[in-house]
Amino acid sequence: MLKYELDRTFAALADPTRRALVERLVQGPATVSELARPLPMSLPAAMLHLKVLEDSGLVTSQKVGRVRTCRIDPKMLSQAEHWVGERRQMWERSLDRLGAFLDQSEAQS
Amino acid sequence: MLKYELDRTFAALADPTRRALVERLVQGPATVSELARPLPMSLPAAMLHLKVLEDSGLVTSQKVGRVRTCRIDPKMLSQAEHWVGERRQMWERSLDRLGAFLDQSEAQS
DNA sequence: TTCATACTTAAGCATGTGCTTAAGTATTAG
DNA sequence: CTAATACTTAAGCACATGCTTAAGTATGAA
Repeated sequence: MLKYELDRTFAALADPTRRALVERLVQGPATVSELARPLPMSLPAAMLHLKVLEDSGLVTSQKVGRVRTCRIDPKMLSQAEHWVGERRQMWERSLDRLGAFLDQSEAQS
Repeated sequence: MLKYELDRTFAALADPTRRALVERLVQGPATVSELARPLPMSLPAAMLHLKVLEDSGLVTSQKVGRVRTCRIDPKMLSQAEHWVGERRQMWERSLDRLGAFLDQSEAQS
């Protein structure tokens, strides 16, 4: 797991427009136009967001004829979830150790 | 769960310096100097990163005397994990539905 | 061949981010 | 009181981000 991959993945998820695109794409594939239509911005702007998502690895796309179809690639979604989940667990374990230490100190006093 | 909270949380996690700070803080609280010392940058720069983490809600701090102690607040960590995990699940369910649909189509042919 | 569709690229601009050094404030040790 | 410590704020600069409009390319329909 390369660190700069997480940079791009979290950065991609930091934008509400891009989270909306992910939200749409987890339901199934969609074309660029379909994805851009509901967004309150120009088509080129929407495509920049899609490019960020593709560069992050969250989304893949392929062009057939003149239509580009986008879909979720779950790998980076899993990696991001994993990174955050692991840190939350580490935090919990530190708390547990602190609790055990305090219990022990109390027992000795 | 307000959306702009996720904006700030994911943006905070998108930077390797800030992830390193989180990595340190999940082991337990630390002062500003302790956190800044290993970083390859000036103290003011490190403090800007800490400010981003605090504004995102990932970290809290309190000053006693002239020393500010920082610690993880796990709430936003959980929320970020939850958002990503839920979307990954939604994607899996879409795949399942597609599989079921294809099985059914095949059975009818 | 002509036209509409579906993207794609380019240019430009406003704002935000990440860092620097320098100077300042507040607290505590001597 | 004096000085060191631990942060804090300010000013400034380079570069990235998020958008715009305009123009361009490639494909498919008529």
